[in-house]
Amino acid sequence: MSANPYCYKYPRPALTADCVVFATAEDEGLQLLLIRRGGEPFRGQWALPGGFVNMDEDLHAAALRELEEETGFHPARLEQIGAYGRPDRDPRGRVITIAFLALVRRPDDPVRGGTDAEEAAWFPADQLPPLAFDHALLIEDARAMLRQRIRREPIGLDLLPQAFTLSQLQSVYEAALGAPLDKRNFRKKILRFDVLKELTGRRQTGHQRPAQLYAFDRAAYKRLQKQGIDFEC
Amino acid sequence: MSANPYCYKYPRPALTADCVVFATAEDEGLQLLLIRRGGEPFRGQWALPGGFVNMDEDLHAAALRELEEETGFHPARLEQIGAYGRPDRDPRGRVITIAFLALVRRPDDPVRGGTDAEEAAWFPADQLPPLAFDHALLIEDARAMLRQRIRREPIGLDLLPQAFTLSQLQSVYEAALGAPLDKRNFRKKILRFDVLKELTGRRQTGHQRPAQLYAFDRAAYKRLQKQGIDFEC
DNA sequence: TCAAAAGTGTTTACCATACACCCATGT
DNA sequence: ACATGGGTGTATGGTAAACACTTTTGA
Repeated sequence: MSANPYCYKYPRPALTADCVVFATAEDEGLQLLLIRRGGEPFRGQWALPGGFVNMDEDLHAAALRELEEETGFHPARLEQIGAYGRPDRDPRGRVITIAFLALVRRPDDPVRGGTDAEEAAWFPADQLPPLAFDHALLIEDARAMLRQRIRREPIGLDLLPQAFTLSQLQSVYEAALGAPLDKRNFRKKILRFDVLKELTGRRQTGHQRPAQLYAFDRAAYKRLQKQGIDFEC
Repeated sequence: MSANPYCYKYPRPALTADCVVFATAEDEGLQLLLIRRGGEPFRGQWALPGGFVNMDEDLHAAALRELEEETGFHPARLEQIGAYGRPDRDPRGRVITIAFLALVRRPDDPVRGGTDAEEAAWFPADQLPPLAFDHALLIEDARAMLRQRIRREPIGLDLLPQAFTLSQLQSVYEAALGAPLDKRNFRKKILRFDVLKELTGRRQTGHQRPAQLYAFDRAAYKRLQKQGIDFEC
């Protein structure tokens, strides 16, 4: 920077990237990944995973790196929500954060903490603890974005394993939208797009009738998009 | 900042706010406001109006201020599009910009330049000159956002005077969506919401049959929203 | 009388919605 | 046998889309 003849002389804010990471759990609805802060300010409080962007690092890359460092997760999807920059949002001074929406499959084993994070844990998205900074606001916006996006793009699949049942998929939609859906109508709508292919294997979910497994057919989805048909579910 | 015990020591990027300002013109489709840069880098090239965010200034406020300084415009609407931060997007070094979508009524008199802007001018959104930085990308995203938003919220009205004809409103939608619409269907759909009220005066658009003028009924729209009915046009 | 835009209804096809019962399995 | 979730079809109402002519004015 200092070698560059055009280097700006203006005062500069600090820049962070934060991730709003959602997953779903069977019968427990939408889950949110939080970390307990290991440093000041807000030490010991719950907050979104995230941290400072390096000077030669893309915003997405920074969000991914921080998430990996603090929680070990690699999201299937990471989309920008927006920039949050109220002058008083950080007690240390001017800090702008770029928020990202991340969707992951929730693993069975508990999450571990990492750099700058004493602890990481999943919370039901409707029962969150008090949060550091303006993170409650970022989460609200992330949920709104998820609600909108899941109806127009097949991003719900990022929350499931490669092979899944229609009931699981329906649960994901119900968790994301926060409303129950009609089983028959849901199946009709989603199958009409022809982007799910039946897997010949079946599977036992325990002690009920085994359910048909499906996988997402990415090629078929691309074909739909090219035809300009918009997936709306 | 420096008085604050928690002040960050990380290297910091510079922070700017840029505005993608759209208007519509009769029979000319969607128009975009650009300025010709008065300083390096990209001196003399066309670019979005915008500039540095002050350290105690909200992002929206910064965008508004810069727009006012460079072009004299006060948009009816200013919404954040997102943050753009590729490390190589500015030859001077690391500069993050927050992009905003602004909608204005295009005045009859030509626009003036201002601080840091030799010149300001309207361009048809489909025939833009070469642009500085990654501004072509911001504009593409802004158009996508406009297309989506105009179908769910009555923001098209921000592009029109208080009293307008249904034909004018239809032109706005056609310009924003980039597609022709059926006149009868458009009128039916938009009038069904009961958010436009007829003004008793009429008006002569020149030398054809005079058209009915309408005004937006903000109270009626608020009522709709409370009922949870979503405006979709 | 002509040009130019304003204004107006009906038909059709599709899709969202609502709704209830039988099936396959494990215990 | 029964409990549990898996799986299926139909009827109805509403709305998006397609479509063409008459009206009013100024020139």
